[in-house]
Amino acid sequence: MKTIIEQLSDIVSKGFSDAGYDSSYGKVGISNRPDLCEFQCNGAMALAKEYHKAPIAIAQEVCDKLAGNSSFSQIEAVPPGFLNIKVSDDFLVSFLNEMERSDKFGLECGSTRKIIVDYGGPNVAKPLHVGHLRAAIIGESVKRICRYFGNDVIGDVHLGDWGLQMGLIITELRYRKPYLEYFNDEYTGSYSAQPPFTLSELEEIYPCASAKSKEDEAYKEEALEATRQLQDGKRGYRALWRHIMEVSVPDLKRNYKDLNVEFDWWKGESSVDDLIGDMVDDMKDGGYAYESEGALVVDVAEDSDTKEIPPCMILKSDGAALYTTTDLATLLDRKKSFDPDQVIYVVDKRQEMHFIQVFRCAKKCGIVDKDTKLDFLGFGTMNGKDGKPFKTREGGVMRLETLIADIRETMLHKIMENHETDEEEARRTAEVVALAAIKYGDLSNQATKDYIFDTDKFTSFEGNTGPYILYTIVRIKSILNKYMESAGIDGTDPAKKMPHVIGNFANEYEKSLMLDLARFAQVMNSAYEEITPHKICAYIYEICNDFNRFYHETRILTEDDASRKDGWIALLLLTRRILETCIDLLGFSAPEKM
RNA sequence: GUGUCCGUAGCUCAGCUGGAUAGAGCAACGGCCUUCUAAGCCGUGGGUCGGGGGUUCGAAUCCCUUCGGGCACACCA
Repeated sequence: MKTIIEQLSDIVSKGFSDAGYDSSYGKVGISNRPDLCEFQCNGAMALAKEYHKAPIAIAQEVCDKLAGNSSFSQIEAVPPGFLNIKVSDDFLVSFLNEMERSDKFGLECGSTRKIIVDYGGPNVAKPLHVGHLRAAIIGESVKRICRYFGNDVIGDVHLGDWGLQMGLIITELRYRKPYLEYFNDEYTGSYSAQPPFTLSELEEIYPCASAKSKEDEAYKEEALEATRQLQDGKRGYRALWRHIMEVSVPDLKRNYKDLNVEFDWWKGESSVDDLIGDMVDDMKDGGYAYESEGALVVDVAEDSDTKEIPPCMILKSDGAALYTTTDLATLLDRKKSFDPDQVIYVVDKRQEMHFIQVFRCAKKCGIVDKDTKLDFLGFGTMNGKDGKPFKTREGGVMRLETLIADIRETMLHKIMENHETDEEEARRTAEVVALAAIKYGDLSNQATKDYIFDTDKFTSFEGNTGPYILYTIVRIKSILNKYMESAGIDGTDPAKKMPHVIGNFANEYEKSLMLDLARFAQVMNSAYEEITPHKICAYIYEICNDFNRFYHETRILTEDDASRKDGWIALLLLTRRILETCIDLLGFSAPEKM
């Protein structure tokens, strides 16, 4: 079905053409003066110059043509040339009832494009830290939004498992345990099935090696050489690499599961290793790649550039691959295995230059089709309350696990303080609410901007927070449960037995809520087209505010007029479904009680 | 240095494809619970939208300039 804005625009556009004007000026928008009207059209002012007429005169002519239209309860021309509109009961209520009956609330979502969302990007052998939080949260939401619109969507974690960090680990391990068969070039037997290290050892080895390489040039050289040899296929190193993966990947999966983040593909840089050789040859044969200062590069500068874009490096001067190489090969792999229409990269915005180079190079060399959309969704830094990158009290990098555990603990305390509940149940509730607190706190900000991660604010039940949203949903559920109890409706297939026809509104509070709900498709379209989950947050926050106002003014369960009461129950059901749909798109859920 | 993003209430943020009186939340203050979760609702105070110019009937929004800040500028990812 058409969105409410489209339907109103159609009507007003006809008013413009009936009055002898170009109908394209009849575009209606949400009012920015809710005290005056619900919708407005500013077309008359834009037309004034063209027709050499006062805008108010044009607005009045259109208004006269539209007067009496049953969709409006009010339409008036207001100086300097606004058309102010309020919709009628019948229009709004029938719109909502059609939404209620329609799949996905009438959202037109027949899109069937193939999309890959590349998010996550964790390095193996390294615990997830807060720097990985945004990619996971935003990417998961983007994936779900794309999928909601009917697209065939793949979420790919794209592990960092092939770069220098692997060489560093191997090098450090060789210093610590030189006797291992992996380091013996003469060794031809099979390698142990057991990894020669534990997860916590591994997590300690990497930062140690990384620190050493920054101080010790020779050490770094060794690590670079080890990286190259690994990529070259050295048996012992490949075996070690598999061990690193065995130990590390299950832990990453566990961490992402705690965030309710699920990847369809667990591919990584290493997955495309065997594509690199041919790809590089093709780039050379095609005349795209050439040698510069010992490295193999492809020019990607364009005339319209406002600054110099350096060439895209394909191979380092030592012949090793680097992240550009694996990113390009990954695009090749994706084309072969899935042939996506669009790839969305949810990555720290500091990597923008890298992706500009990769995208241009991929198009230039025919690694992807010309019409494949390559989108870079760069997100900002997560800062602490001091406005600087988020750190632990000690100034170190905070592990994601620690952050989640802290928030869960905070939520548990708050829940236990406010209600006497069984601790086990409270703990489960706290997990659900904590996730909402973290995700909503992140997603309610524009992804592209830096934001301040304020634990106190995000875990608060007041204001524009995840817990407030959940609280509102729980309130609705509570009323619906009580209604079912009193009406003797049991839990099996309640949807069929509950009233689902929304009646005319009784007051302005109710109408505000209805107008919010009616905007659903409008909001979804813009969140999808602009890739902006924060618009969904703003939307549900408004719904919650308006619902709570309505709730405060209305005694639902004690209403004597049965048809009115049923209408309200239907309205609550729709509100709940929309809110739950939205939070699912954001990547979290609501508990039954809190 | 070049490029790029940002600067909106004490704080955290919306609004930015030009429209009417720039919105929320937090913090501060004052009300509302015999009645569906008060983790709520209602109200009060708080702004030269960094500064300056321009385009326009109309600018927080578009253009230029200036100040302040973040980030990026080929062999780490």
